[in-house]
Amino acid sequence: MDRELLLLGVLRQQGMHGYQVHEFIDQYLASCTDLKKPTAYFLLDKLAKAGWITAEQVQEGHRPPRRVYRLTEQGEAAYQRLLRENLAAYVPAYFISDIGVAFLDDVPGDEARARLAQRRAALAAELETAQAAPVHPGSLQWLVEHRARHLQAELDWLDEILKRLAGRAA
Amino acid sequence: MDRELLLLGVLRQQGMHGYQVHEFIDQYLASCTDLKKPTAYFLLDKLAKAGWITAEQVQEGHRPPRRVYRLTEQGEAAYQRLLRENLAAYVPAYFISDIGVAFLDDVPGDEARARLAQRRAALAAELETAQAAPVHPGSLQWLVEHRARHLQAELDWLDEILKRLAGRAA
DNA sequence: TGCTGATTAGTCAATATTGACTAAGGAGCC
DNA sequence: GGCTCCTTAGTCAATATTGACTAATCAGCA
Repeated sequence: MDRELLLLGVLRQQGMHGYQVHEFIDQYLASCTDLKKPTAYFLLDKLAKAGWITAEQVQEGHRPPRRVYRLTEQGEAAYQRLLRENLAAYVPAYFISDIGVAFLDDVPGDEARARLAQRRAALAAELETAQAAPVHPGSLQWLVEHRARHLQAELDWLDEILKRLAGRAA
Repeated sequence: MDRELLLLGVLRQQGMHGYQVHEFIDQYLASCTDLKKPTAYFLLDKLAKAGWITAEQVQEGHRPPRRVYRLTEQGEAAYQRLLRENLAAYVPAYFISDIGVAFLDDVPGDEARARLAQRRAALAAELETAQAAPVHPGSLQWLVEHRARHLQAELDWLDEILKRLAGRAA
């Protein structure tokens, strides 16, 4: 239900059409989710069917009509409930993209170090862009900090592994 | 391709049937992914269709036959390639389940603190079980450490937020 | 032996996700 | 105007994921 909470929270601040919702999340909440455009539309449809948001058709020129979504009263209630549930519960995140480390022994030490060094560089670059990115005012910025902390933890871990690999090769 | 790499890496060490693969990952790689049983079977089918693994039908009693999967030569080549790609690339992880923090302002300070305290407790419990869990020898244990670091980062961040909320309410 | 509940093994229909597409509008330029 | 390229806006078929199910075997025990 986290995606649903996200969309409700965004639409609650301001009515938006699908593309706008996607853009907003892509800009300010990229650390939380990589919500693809078709998924955004899919979820908006779902929320509309659940009666949590309504769509107002807006015709402009020869385009297909845009639907501007807004929370309904039930949507507001659902938002309040989901938000509270979310704050109270811890749900683990997964790190499948680090799986290669489980199989490090299958790569010669030199090559392993070289490849991990590449990874480290990409990660460090990500950390820098994350810290340079534009920040939306309010508690949204706490999420940016959140991301930075995780990236830093990942960086420290990588360094530790590189150190161990160096020790092992000697 | 990370899931595929994971399955190849597991099957490479030892031929297994679907249920066994799922069990193994569930036990030793729970920090990397929550691979559901049907997804495991789906991926095994896909790998078999790609010619990366072969299925040996094994009949036992009146059960439906179990298929024991093993890497083919192409599977071994794919494994080597995917592993190297994986080590060199950094792919960001997302934290959608922390989205509630973006909307903290919508909950009265007292309640927010109470709910987040619940979350903190769950997280701390998770960290403890993670550190007490059985460890598979070899570089797999580095992933356990990885998880611990991220959990710790999350814990520190939560504490920081709780502190700020306390300051704000005063 | 017969019963009950847990474990092993796998499937399937419903739901969710995504890459690749269409198509209008606008900006820059000749 | 006519051309090209970029941005905005949305759709759709193919692919992936999951909750809920079936069904055999096994373990304990009266």
